[in-house]
Amino acid sequence: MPDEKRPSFAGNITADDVAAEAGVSRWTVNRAFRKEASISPKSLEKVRIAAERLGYVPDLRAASLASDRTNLVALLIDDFANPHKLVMMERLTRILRREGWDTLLVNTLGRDDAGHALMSASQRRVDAVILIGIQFDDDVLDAALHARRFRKLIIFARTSRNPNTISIAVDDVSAMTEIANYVHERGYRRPLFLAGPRTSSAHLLRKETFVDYWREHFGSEPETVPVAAYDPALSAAVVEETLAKRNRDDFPDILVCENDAIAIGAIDVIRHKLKLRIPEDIAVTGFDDVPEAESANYRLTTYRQPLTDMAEYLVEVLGSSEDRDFDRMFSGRLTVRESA
Amino acid sequence: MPDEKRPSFAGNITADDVAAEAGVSRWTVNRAFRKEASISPKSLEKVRIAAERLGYVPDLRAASLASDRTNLVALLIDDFANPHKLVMMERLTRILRREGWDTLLVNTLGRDDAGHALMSASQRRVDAVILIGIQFDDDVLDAALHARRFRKLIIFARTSRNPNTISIAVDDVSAMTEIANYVHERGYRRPLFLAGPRTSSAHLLRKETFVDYWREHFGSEPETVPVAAYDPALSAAVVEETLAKRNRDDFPDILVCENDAIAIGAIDVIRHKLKLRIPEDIAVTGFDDVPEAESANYRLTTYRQPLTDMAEYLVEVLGSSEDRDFDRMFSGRLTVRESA
DNA sequence: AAGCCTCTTGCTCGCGTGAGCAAAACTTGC
DNA sequence: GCAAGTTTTGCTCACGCGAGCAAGAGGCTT
Repeated sequence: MPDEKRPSFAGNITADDVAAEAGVSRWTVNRAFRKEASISPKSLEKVRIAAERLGYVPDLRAASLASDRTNLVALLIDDFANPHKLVMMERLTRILRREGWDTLLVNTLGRDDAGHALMSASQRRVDAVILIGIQFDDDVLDAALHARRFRKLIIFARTSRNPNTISIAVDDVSAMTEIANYVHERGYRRPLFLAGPRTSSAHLLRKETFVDYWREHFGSEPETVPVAAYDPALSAAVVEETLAKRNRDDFPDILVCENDAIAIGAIDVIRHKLKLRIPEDIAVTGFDDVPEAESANYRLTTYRQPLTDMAEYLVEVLGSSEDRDFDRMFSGRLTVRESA
Repeated sequence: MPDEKRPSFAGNITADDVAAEAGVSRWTVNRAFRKEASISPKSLEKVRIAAERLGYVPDLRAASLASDRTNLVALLIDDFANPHKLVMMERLTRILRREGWDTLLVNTLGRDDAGHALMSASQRRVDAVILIGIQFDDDVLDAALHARRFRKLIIFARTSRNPNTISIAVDDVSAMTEIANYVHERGYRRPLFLAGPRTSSAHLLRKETFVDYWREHFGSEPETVPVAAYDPALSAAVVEETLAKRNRDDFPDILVCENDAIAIGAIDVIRHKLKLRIPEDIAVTGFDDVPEAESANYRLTTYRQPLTDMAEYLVEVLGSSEDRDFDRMFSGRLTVRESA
């Protein structure tokens, strides 16, 4: 069988094929797909038509090998029980894609898997890693940074003290101060703070801020109870257990929750297990303003993070080649509804 | 400044550097990172140590260029208001990663963006595309398939009639039949079916099945009302509007919902706007068994898809090089709670 | 019409790896 | 200790593209 002309069968059409079809060189073809490249309108059109006919699209693997930029970021996530994660993922992927970035989604299975997750990202030579998970210890981050494996390591929606890390987050201190003031103003006097899991690297300052502020300004020491994960079901169990062992008149008058995931679980239990009313018997506040918070069911007083602004800033950081301190805090908005 | 020994500075350590360090050839180094490769324990150890010291990890872009396998799949999603999406993403990414697949997450912004989303995947030369979104028309799929751009195009959690597509889903007909029988058995006689958005390619047969079955077996024609998206907030608005314009004695006695996202919105409105009890005044059923369905708040009677089995089958399909019909239907389990 | 400038095109070389083969090293049996 | 077999190692070539330079094609001025 004489091999006439190399069949170039589908799935493997290369710039050379298009070049032959269009009557130009391979480099002209590739230039047609790079927007910074200079190319005459005439050859651009020829290439366009030929590429269309053959179904050619440039191979980004090869492009990134040659140019040393992947236009890929890794998004490392765990904590999938938290509905806010869905919102963050939607916002981030939308804005990243609009700016030409693709997203590698890595499910960080557990605390001791974080290293492997970073390794996955590293093998794909991503341009940046974005952490929106919670299970990252300082030693894992340091290991990753030490190996200089990533140009940028961004901690999203969570502040980090690590100097080699870029943190894009809401200002927890001012946010929580605002919440504390609101809670006191509305007449609540026996708050119980429901805190999420402690992480060593990317700490939330919500509990500390609330407790310290309340003690200093309102004279009493608020109770705090930890929940092992940002999971409504878990939060529900913790609240039920905590309140089951005390008298009605020893109940808190408000549950201040580290985020909405915890608040939602708390509301469910208060209403359906304890048969109490919200906010008359026990009030609840959250943090994040997830979509559920607005529903007729929860009507949750919460704090809205400016996710879009944060994501826009993130792509700005990604695009920048400067070497400055990119850390930035945003301020959000207390959103008052009927739960407190 | 005499450049002694090429500093090989971080972020760019290649197999050659490791080879020099370990005193073996470059190919031995690469073999050390491929499990099918044959290599002596002694050199494996030498390479391991050298790689560790230099912080080397293989470059998957180059590997995939040379081997024509990326070990990458694209996950195309839209419909982020549906909480079930979070569950599916968690399950899929977990199982995919366990089997050595990385995931490219593509947010399919809207109906007319599907083509661009597929293009993104194509440029990364993913080994397969998994659709768990809803906005894919037949013509987009045909275009993608015609260009032979993907080895495998998998429609997950949704049946497709397209013969070039692999559909891994629950059997909607038997599931919905079971629900219809359950509903009738429990004495409900005036069901209203809340349907999601219609898509041309990957149809759900839930509405058709329910309506036809009910008509044939129970003699009356159920009402149906469409909701434009799987979004609790939207569903709530539709239910409110639908019921606002009729008398109390003209209400349905049960809302059969195409999925939990719709059911949740319905429950919220029934309870908090209409001030009616569930299930005494109006009952509700869903589909998917999202985590919220189990909460004390919703206690939703719903249908659980065997997501883990489906995901396990998916990776099996991905790994297979046969060219057979991979379509497969799973059966789930009716999960009875207090909402109906 | 010649000279100069600008825009476009083609080309060499390199990015980091894998397939597949040939050479080398090691085993085994007698 | 040697032949034959087996495992391991090194090598050539290819994967598809981009950086950066040199040559070519036009356009403008005088």
